[in-house]
This record gives sequence, C-alpha cells and structure tokens, in this order.
Amino acid sequence: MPRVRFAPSPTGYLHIGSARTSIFNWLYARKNNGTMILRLDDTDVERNTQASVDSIFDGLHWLGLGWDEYYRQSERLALHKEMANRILAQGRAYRDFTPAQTGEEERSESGEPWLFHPEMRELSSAESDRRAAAGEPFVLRFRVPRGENRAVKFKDSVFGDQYKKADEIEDFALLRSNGMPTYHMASCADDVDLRIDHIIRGQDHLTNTFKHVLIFEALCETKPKFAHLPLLIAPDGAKLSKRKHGPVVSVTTYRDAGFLPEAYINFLCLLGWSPKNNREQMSIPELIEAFSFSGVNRSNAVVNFSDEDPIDPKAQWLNGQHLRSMAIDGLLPAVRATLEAAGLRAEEANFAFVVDTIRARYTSLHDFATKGLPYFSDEFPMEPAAAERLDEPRARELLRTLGDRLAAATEFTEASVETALRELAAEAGVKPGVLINGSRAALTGQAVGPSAFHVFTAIGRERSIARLKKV
RNA sequence: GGCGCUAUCGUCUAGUGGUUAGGACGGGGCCCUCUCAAGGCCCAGGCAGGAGUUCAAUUCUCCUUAGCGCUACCA
Repeated sequence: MPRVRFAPSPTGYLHIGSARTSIFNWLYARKNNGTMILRLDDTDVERNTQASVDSIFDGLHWLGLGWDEYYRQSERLALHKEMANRILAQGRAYRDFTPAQTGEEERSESGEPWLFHPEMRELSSAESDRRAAAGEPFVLRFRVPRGENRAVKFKDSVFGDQYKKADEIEDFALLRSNGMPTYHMASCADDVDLRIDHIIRGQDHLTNTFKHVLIFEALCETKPKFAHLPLLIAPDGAKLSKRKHGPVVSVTTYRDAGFLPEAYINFLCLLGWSPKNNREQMSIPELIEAFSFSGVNRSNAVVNFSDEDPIDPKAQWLNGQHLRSMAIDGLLPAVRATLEAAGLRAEEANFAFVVDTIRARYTSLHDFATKGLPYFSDEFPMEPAAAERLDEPRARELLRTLGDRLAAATEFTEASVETALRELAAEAGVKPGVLINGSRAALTGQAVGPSAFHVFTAIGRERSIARLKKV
C-alpha cells in the first residue's frame, strides 16, 4: 500500500504546476491502491493565507482529486522539533550561534560556496549546551559528514541515479533561531512520521533531495523513493509566476474558461508525461491505468499561452474532445450549472437531446450559454450571416408557410419536418437549401449550427413554429 | 560565481547506432455536406552548435551554447 502526499504551501492560489504534481500523486495512489495524503506545508507563517488554503481546496475539489488523510504542518511543530533534537542527540547536528545574516549575502559571490562556520561546527557539546542554556539564540544545523570520498546518493524514479559529493553540501539549517523548523526539517519529519514511501514533487527539489536523504538516514531505516517531475514553464522560458504571467498560472483560469475537470487533468498529464502510444485523449480511468514514471519526461514543458489567449490551444482542443465524446449523463450536470450561472434554464424533457445535438461544435462549457443561447432561450440575436439567409428570394414567405404547415400537421419529427420542407421547396420551385438554411437562421439566429432537422427537434414543435412565423 | 538537471517541428511529444525521424495541437488545402463543426485525406514545419568513437550518428562520449533548478534561519 503506497503512501504518497501532495504538500503545497498555502502562499498563493493553487497553480498549474502544483495541480499537476497533485494529479501525478493522485494517479500513482489510485493506480497502486495507495493512500493519498494532503499536507499543508504551512510553516512559513508570514506568507500563509487563508485565501490560499481555500484556493487549494477549491481547486482540488473542482478537479475531483480526493485525499484519504489530511494534515497541517503548523499543527505538528512539536514533532518536527522532537525529530530535530533527536538528530542533535545523535551528534548529527550542532548549534550555530552565529547571528543571522543581514543584508546581501557575500558568501555566494565569493566563488567558493559557503559550507559551515568552522568554529561552530567544532564547538564542544559542553560549551554548546552552556550557551544554549544561557538563552543564546542559535540555528540548528545538520552536520554533513565530510571527507574525501563521502557522497550522498539516491535513485530518482524519473531522473535516475543521483550523486553528490558531501563536500558540496552545506550544513543546512534544521531549526531556526526562533525554534521553528525549516522546510527541510518539517518536510522530512512528516514524511517519516506519515510513512510516505514515494515522494513525488517538482524538479525544483531535485538538488534539495541530497539534504533530505541525509535527514532520512538519521531518522529512519528505509528512506522513501523519489520521483521528480519536470517543471512547467512559460513560453518565454521563464518559470510560471503570478507576477510575470498573471492569472494564467491559476487553475481557476481554466475552470472559469469552461473546462471540464477531466479535460484539464488530461491536458496537464500530457505536459511532461506520455503514454508512449500516441494516445492523447484519455479518461481519468485510462490515465490511472496508463500512468507510470517511465513515461515521465525529464525536460521542462512549456504551457503554450499568449497575451491574446491565456488558454493553451491543445487544452482547448482536448476540452472539445471530452465535451463531445464523454457519456452524455456525465456532461449534463456541468452544462446545467453553466446555464444556471448564465441565468438560463433547460427544458428537462429534451435537455439531453439538445446538449447531444449541439456539443459537437463546442470547445468550452461556456459555449452552451453563448452559442447555445437559442436552444435555451427565446431571446437571442439575429446574426448578420443568418439574416442574409432570410433575405434570399422568397425565403421569409416560404418559411412562414412552412410554419403554417407544421402547425397543421399532427406529426413533428425529424423525418416529417424534412418531408414537409422538401415538398414545399419543390412546389415553390426553390432549392431545398434555401429553406434548410433559412430554417436554421430563423430558429437560431445563426447561419451555422447542427443539421437543420436536428435543430427543429431540439428547439421543439411550438417554439419552432413560432420562430418560423415571426420571420 | 559554484553545483546540478535538460536540449527532436511554433507548442506537447514518440523514437532508433542504419527510419522517407512517427503522432497530436496550431497553420494551409482537399473531401464529405443543408451551413458550421465533427470526421477522413493531403501539405508546410524539427533532431541547438562543434569535436570524438564508429563502416555508419538525431541516437554513445566530450566540449560549447542556451534554458531551468539549487546555492536562505523561503518553501
């Protein structure tokens, strides 16, 4: 039973990269009958916001990514400290009483990387204890084992064998001088305590992992496996950021653009992962079935948006694919919600038929309320192109006649309407196309749309007749 | 600056020591057709650069370049 976690920091809204990390964790858990854990890494009290927490929950709910266990790091600080002190007791950490650096760091500019404060690393435990007891503030640092051939290594499920000389790893902080755990400490302590066995996260943590391996080795026998995901970047090659790229990085952008959660998930999965069989459109169950780390790419993927269009064209296409091919019953609630949000109401009697009739040409849920307006409301605009259809010679006159004939007939089916229309066209000596296209224009105000006879049945007998007579 | 990761059409990607380098989106065209979509077919478009290994490199090695990440008492 694998245990995985999605551990966002609530310092901004749920963004596209986090969403994808969450999806991959979720897919892995579902595929392997594992446990999905949601853990809020909220140790940075200054930057945490409730709005961000809400955004994360909203996003995950929308995507339908459930979790089996839920934790907040801020409620587990005692555990983090306890584990940090355990490392200190082992002698694998030491107190560094050097005052916190202020202003610009000089170390990183000097060429040689900073590793540790020698006098602090060598401080005797008696002296260290004495100063700590006296109340002198300190940061607790990991005593990275040094020496000629010391190295830290781990195998990444995506990036393969990773190796780093211990002498290139600085004595990183475990506990800050205010007693709060650092990210590294809190994260590893929780991963140990929650028995996480596969850490799936962004590639930005790949080099941090050496530090984490050190902590895990101090804290437990078997360290977890790691899988780092390539990052999502902007078309300009820069990493996605709210400041630079605006709201496109938020999952709400796609939700608000009328995306189906499954389509968005499908899209995100294709960024940095491939089933390797040319499959593109996939349902959630198919994604679960196909998911594997061997399909994960190692290079960053560009989310293809622009100033004019915040939505990746391929995502839009995928949304259309899902819209037109998913089970109609699964689509109906989403369409209903979209219509209600637009102040429209669906005729329940033939709702499924209407949606099924028009969905093939839509790529967003919003299209049902905009392009689909004539199907759900009697008030809709007459587009210029449609008006031209009505301006064809004799079109209006014959359409009104058609309305009369349909009103007189008892039957109203696709076939009966077609028969009536073609008979009328033949009698009048006009091409059927005039009445066919004219009907569509009269019934929907649009020059384009589904087959005219489908439109008749979708709009319904009474409304169709009324719209023809009004022409 | 140091360390690391990465590099195939505009974008997402498949792929191999010998392939016409495959698919998808987007773009262009054709077919279908009552319109528009959908669908089918076709076209343009790519192995970052340089060495080396090899009979043969897009593929293996090295270098360069570029991008990204890490280099905090942020996460």
